[in-house]
Amino acid sequence: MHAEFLLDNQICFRLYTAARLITQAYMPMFQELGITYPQYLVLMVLWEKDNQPVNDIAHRLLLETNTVTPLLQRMEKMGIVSRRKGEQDKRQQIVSLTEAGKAMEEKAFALIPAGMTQQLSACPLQLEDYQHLAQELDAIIDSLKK
Amino acid sequence: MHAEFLLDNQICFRLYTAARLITQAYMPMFQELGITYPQYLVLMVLWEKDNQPVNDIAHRLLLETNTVTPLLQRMEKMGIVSRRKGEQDKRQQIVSLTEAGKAMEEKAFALIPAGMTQQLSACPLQLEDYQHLAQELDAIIDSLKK
DNA sequence: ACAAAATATATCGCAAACGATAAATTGTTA
DNA sequence: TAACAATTTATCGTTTGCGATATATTTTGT
Repeated sequence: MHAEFLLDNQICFRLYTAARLITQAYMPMFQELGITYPQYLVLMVLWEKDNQPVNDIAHRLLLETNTVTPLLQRMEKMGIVSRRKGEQDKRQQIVSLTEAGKAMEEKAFALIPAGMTQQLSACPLQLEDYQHLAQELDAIIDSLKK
Repeated sequence: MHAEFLLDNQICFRLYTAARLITQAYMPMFQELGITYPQYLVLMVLWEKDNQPVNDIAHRLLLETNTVTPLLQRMEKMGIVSRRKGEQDKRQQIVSLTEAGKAMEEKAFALIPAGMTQQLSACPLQLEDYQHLAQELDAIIDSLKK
């Protein structure tokens, strides 16, 4: 009974599990870099565009600032980002990459794509499947974000 | 530079975000029930088959016991599951639904499917898209789980 | 200009996740 | 059978997520 209710039928459980497992698959590379996955996300945002306020980083990652602020505090303590008050708006904290944070980009680029290709080598999906998957995930994300 | 490296191109970020947002979309219904999403997953496992050891529940959810054990302790304190030592294997803890845990199934069935349909009403995906998505996620999960 | 509303960030508490480790029990093997 | 290995669960420490709340600053409305 309640067939649409069974665990196997649920998209949510699959998303939850796939996200956990793929984050785990990244972990050996992150350990090499000495960071975590959410910290890597912040770095990617800053590699794209440096010197951003906390809010912009959080919006880019669809996270709340009460998640991002402690994350940035840890990253500051690690010496990969720095924070300073905004000059025009003193409420803001502008987050910048340190030299160590900038240097990490090349190292990550050497490790991550190759590592993920290897981690997913057993996965039968082709390039077009991943593109299709990305579109479907974007549709879900777009319809759920505020 | 490093185009395959940009946030927008990454399947992992999409999985991470979609999982977070869809879990958030479930949250109003879980609040109604007084549980969390991982607790709901445990309940679904037990609704399918009651009286299971911790290990079986963890395996079903592809989680470690050091995640599931504290979860079960909280659920026991809430009165929705009970735990007792295994009789043939005294290392095991057999987890069972209480009456309150069993009663929650009908309430969940009244809330969750309708609620999720409503939450995802703005999502343009059709039934076949969700089925396709499920297949792709299963391929990723299968290739990453040990 | 001044009070009120909005905004940006920080802090607190709680519940996951997960690595590492420990303790109890069972299985294996010499 | 006695030592050793494997299994099952629990505990500890750290990092996320997120709701609720607080504080500082800016914007808005009158």
